[in-house]
Amino acid sequence: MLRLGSRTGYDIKQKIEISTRFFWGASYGQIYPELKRLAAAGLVEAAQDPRGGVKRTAYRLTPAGERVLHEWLTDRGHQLFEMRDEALLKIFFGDLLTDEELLENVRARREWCERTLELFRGIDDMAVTGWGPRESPTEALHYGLELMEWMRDWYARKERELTARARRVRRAGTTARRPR
Amino acid sequence: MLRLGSRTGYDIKQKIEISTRFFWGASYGQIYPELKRLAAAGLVEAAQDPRGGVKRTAYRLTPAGERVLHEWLTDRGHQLFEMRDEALLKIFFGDLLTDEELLENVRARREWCERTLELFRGIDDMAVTGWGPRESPTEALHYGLELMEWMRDWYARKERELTARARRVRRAGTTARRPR
DNA sequence: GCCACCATGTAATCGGTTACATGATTAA
DNA sequence: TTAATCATGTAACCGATTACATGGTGGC
Repeated sequence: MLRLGSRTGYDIKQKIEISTRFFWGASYGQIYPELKRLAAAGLVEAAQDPRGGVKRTAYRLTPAGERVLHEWLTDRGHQLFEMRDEALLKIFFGDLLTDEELLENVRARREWCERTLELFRGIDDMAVTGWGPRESPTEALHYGLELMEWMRDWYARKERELTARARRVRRAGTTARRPR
Repeated sequence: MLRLGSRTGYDIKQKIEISTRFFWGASYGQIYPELKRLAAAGLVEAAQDPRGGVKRTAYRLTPAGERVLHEWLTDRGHQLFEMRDEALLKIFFGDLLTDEELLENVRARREWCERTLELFRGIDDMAVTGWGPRESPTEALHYGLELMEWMRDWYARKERELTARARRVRRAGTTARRPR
């Protein structure tokens, strides 16, 4: 983020929120100590840059920092990939619920996707400036947007399948299925 | 997992690996202590169930455990959702790479998706038994499978875009773009 | 005899969040 | 005046992984 124009810890945090947050977030409790560690390691340089009476610490990469960044960027060794999706977990233990309860979970999740999409579109609409000549970080948001659309569609399909099943069950004159 | 037929900590771990692992994993270092905590809280019951000379502890839900499980399953309050995708992060800092380096990253990621898909399909092909009358946990795997297909397609599209750009650049007689 | 698998566990560590505290600046 | 935003920081905590240790069973 420093390399793309961010200067302060606060600044970095804002940039994360409008770009990578969806697949790589960070909190102040992580950012500030990390900046200090990087400075101690000689990968970034701190400079006092007060704004009026506000003390402000501006960071930038050192040549060593640039080098390490580029090494990381081109390292194709093992790369971390993980997800935690609690709502999905609940849906996959759907056997333990009635059809009605399960459908309600699926619907709630689809609506969450819808709301998250609105949020992302809102971020996308405010013209994001200060990113430098190219636009890759905006693409990060688009990845999130498109992935969220995929998720919404997946849940919408499930919803249709479940309502179709409910209709079949009703037609057959049986009561709604109960968990085993 | 206990509710779906798993009995030992080891058993739970295997089940996770072939079902929810993609969006909710767990290690032994988490499972065994957690089973003890649940037992202390009265939510599960432990019974010694030795297999020959091997000591083995089989767990099952208590009525209180069933209750708490159902409460969790139907609770539509805040539900955790997070991702960490290192490779994607590198691609979104692609501005700092040459077109060749970036393309290589995208290609490597697409191939990783391809390999992961093969892995998932392998798991899917072995008939998974011991899941009880319904099949929701298998659907977990299918969600992972379909999501991974979406990711593969996304990277494949990026790959095409980048190669098309490289061709245009070559036709225009300029050299490959360098990072700013 | 050996390897793969079944089975259980823990200590050290780590990456990260939450909650809290402080205070200046700017726009309504 | 007040609220929002800019700005920095830390202590307590937590969920989780990694690495290690141990040992039995079953099939080749």
